[in-house]
Amino acid sequence: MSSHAITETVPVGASAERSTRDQILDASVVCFAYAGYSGTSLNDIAAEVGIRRPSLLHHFASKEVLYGEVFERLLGDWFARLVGAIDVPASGWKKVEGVLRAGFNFFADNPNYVILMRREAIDGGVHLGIDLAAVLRPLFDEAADYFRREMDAGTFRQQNAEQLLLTGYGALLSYFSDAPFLEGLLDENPLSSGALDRRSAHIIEFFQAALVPPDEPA
Amino acid sequence: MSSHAITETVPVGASAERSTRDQILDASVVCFAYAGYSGTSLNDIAAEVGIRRPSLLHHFASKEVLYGEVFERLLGDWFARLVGAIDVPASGWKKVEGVLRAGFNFFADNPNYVILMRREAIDGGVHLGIDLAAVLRPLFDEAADYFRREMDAGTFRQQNAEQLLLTGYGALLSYFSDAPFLEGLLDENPLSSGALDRRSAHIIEFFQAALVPPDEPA
DNA sequence: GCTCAGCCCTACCTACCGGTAGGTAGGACT
DNA sequence: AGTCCTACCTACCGGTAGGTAGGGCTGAGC
Repeated sequence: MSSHAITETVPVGASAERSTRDQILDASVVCFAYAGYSGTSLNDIAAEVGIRRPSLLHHFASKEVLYGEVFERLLGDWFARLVGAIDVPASGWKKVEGVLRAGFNFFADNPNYVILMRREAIDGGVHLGIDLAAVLRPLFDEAADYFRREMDAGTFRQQNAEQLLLTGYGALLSYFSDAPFLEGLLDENPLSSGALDRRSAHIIEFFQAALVPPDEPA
Repeated sequence: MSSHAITETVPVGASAERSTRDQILDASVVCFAYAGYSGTSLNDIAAEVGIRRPSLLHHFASKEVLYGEVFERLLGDWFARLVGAIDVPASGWKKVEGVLRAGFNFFADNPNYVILMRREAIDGGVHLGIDLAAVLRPLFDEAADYFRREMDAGTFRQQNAEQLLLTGYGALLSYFSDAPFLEGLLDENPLSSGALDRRSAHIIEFFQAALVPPDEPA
């Protein structure tokens, strides 16, 4: 209990401190995001929590199980946020803007999640039992259909809907996943509130310029 | 000398096969891209070449040195291609399109390079002696200046130049770095020639829509 | 022939990996 | 008191990591 390296602001509601299990999950997100699956040892995580590796394995059967649980928890949060933004009664550009903002804000709140997701996408999901693409597929198809409908209605410019989604995916996530690198290009912390505001404004402006026809004022 | 990318068909003129050193470098690109720095063992690379690990270490002093050399070689190739596209006598959208196409084609030819670069950007360059962002910085600033000049001249729509570059960076690279994942979304190999044509066309079309003002026909 | 450098090998080292075995402290419930 | 159970510990397992020592083979130059 001597070395509290990373103590986030603990919710001071019911219990004074989080359960060991939750502390492990929190530390795991940080470690896996920072060094990847194979670059993170269970000792690293245990040390962050302040326990020994066997004690960690008392809470999670194996490294793989722990990783899966970390990922599942974050994926669930993200899904909920996304679906919440999709289900608002809006249409046309306003809806796209809402979803873009929701995604952006979630990523800004959970930059480690973006890094985790990216690593997993690059690795093709080998560390995960689940098929990440298959999980996201329904949302992807739904979004593509939405774009196509708006394009056919003339609300959006005609473009390849799937490609459009991939472009948005890349533009949105790369900013967060590559933040350590981008800091060297921008001369400021990309996750500072000022930089985030600038990024958010650009994303919205850029996609509006690409999507909304010139004659249609948003 | 070393400017050859991965050539399967060995030139039968001077030497019957590539030097062991070059074979090691080639195998390293594949392995490091596939499994990352810490996920790749020197045994993996040596096995790919068909030698033992100590023999590999005869050619490269350490894993770190090997990795650095792999990266430096690819970075040099990419830089040359990029600068070549920048230095053509063109302006306005035509120049941007040329650079976009050059980047796209290089990435399509060297998908493993994109993955390597992505991994390094996520890791913040910890495995590299060099500062990746510092190396790319001059090109980044030059490009931003170019955009600003075109915007002021009215050739491009007014936007944040640096943010624009980041968006392009993300949209371009993510398609290649996350190809294993995207295959599950697209139901086809993202690196097949058909898929590449479709992606290339979209990238060009999309950025043109976002950059070129409605009244200016390219 | 001989030497000698270059290349590759086997054998070995230490450090660390994920995971297990077995034991202990202490709270709760009977 | 006796019995569970949770949570943690130390000690250890087999396996693998990166790296080193040193010997053998080969081919070019003499």
